[in-house]
Amino acid sequence: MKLQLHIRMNEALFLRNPEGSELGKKIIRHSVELIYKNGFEAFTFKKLAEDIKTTEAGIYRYFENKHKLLVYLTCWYWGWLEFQISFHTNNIKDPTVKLKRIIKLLASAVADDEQTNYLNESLLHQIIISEGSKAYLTKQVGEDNKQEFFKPYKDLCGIIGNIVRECNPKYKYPKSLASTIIEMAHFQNFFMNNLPSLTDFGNVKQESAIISFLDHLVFSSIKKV
Amino acid sequence: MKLQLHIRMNEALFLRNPEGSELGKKIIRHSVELIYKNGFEAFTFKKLAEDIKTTEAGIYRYFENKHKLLVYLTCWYWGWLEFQISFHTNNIKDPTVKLKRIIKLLASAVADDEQTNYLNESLLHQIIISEGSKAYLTKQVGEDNKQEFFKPYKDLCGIIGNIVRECNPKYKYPKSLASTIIEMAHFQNFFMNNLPSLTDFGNVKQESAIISFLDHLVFSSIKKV
DNA sequence: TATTTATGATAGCAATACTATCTATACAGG
DNA sequence: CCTGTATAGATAGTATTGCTATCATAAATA
Repeated sequence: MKLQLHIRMNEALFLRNPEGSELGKKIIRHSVELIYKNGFEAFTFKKLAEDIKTTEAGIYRYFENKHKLLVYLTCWYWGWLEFQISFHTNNIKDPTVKLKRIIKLLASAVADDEQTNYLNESLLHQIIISEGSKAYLTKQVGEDNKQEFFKPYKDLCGIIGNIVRECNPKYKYPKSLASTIIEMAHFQNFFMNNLPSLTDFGNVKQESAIISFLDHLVFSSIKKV
Repeated sequence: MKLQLHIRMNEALFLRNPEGSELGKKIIRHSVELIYKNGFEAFTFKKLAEDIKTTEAGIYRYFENKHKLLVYLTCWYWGWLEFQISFHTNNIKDPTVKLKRIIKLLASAVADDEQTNYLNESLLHQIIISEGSKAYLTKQVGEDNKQEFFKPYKDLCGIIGNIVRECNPKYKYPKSLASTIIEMAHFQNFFMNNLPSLTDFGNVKQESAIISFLDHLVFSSIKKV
């Protein structure tokens, strides 16, 4: 059975829906590959066009600029992750177990789902680690926020915050703890691989170490006294 | 008495030392103002040149490109902060009190030190919050790291990590906790002001709330059982 | 006084970030 | 079958960015 996951995207992110055509899907797939390979700064619509043998103007019919494309990718990622989380924590009653599972999902490398060839989830995960913050660390964050570009991220943060609250209703910072978990799952990974002396995982370089750190951080915080 | 603080900078960051001339100092001062005002993406050497009534080529004699200038500013900031920390925690014996003081320094808005007119520390602090991560979230992070561009950040992280270890020698993640404190002091501030629903401080919008959150996070983690 | 050094002025060039227009093709509806 | 409409390819053009190079001038220094 081939179960197709579809993530509903904010229409303000694109000019033409990339999911609706072959060219559109190619744009997404290859932009993930190019950004992964060369980084977001070096990524241009010209290079992308050459890569998929279309023209620059062709790309501009889908996305206004590369910032919107990056935001599109991050939104897709958060939506996808929310689904992964709801799938993998389904039927788990204990919020503590749930939270542990979520930390693991957040901090683990992602295997490319061969079934979805819309994009390579594993590369996208790497992009989110290295480039994800650039989606909101801009001067236009306010306007982008008004257009709900960060809704998927906020939704995920809200879900995690609620589970934190279930674990301990008296804990005062569920949302900040949630955003800390999400950001640190990625930043500690980036540091581990690029600036290892900022972490305690430089020698092992294993995600399991990050998971242990986050587990300890989170459960010490929300432990009832 | 006018005590002049001098921060020793990595020479590979510039072509000509900006501290050594009036033009150089103007470059630093005005780049902080412009980046603060328009954001790093919109910041160009051309605009900076117009702002200080020199030529583009004039700026390029000091800095190879705007990335190096951003790294320069972040280095200066971390060096400056290390001094602030050593100054304000001097003579404190209890590592717990020390750590509390450090969290406060990290998460507090900075008053511009009128004495140093090299640059506006208060604006620089805001820049570090919004743009600081872009100094290392690049494809060249490895080469930059080889040239020790992130040494001041690592040093600060090391200092904080050591104090964490003093608080509890058995705690397993002092360095990751240190980088988490530093990053979250800034990210929670950015979120509070720009994406408030990612935090629990949206209503109050006060740094004191971030400090309480970080205090709780850190001291729950390193508490001896 | 000669000479190095810093700056200013100007030019130029390749790449980036778009916008516009025109054509070919497919396919969908009448 | 014809005819609109939507999609994409082809080409051109423009302003800005991100540099590099050259020449002249003024100030500092040897």
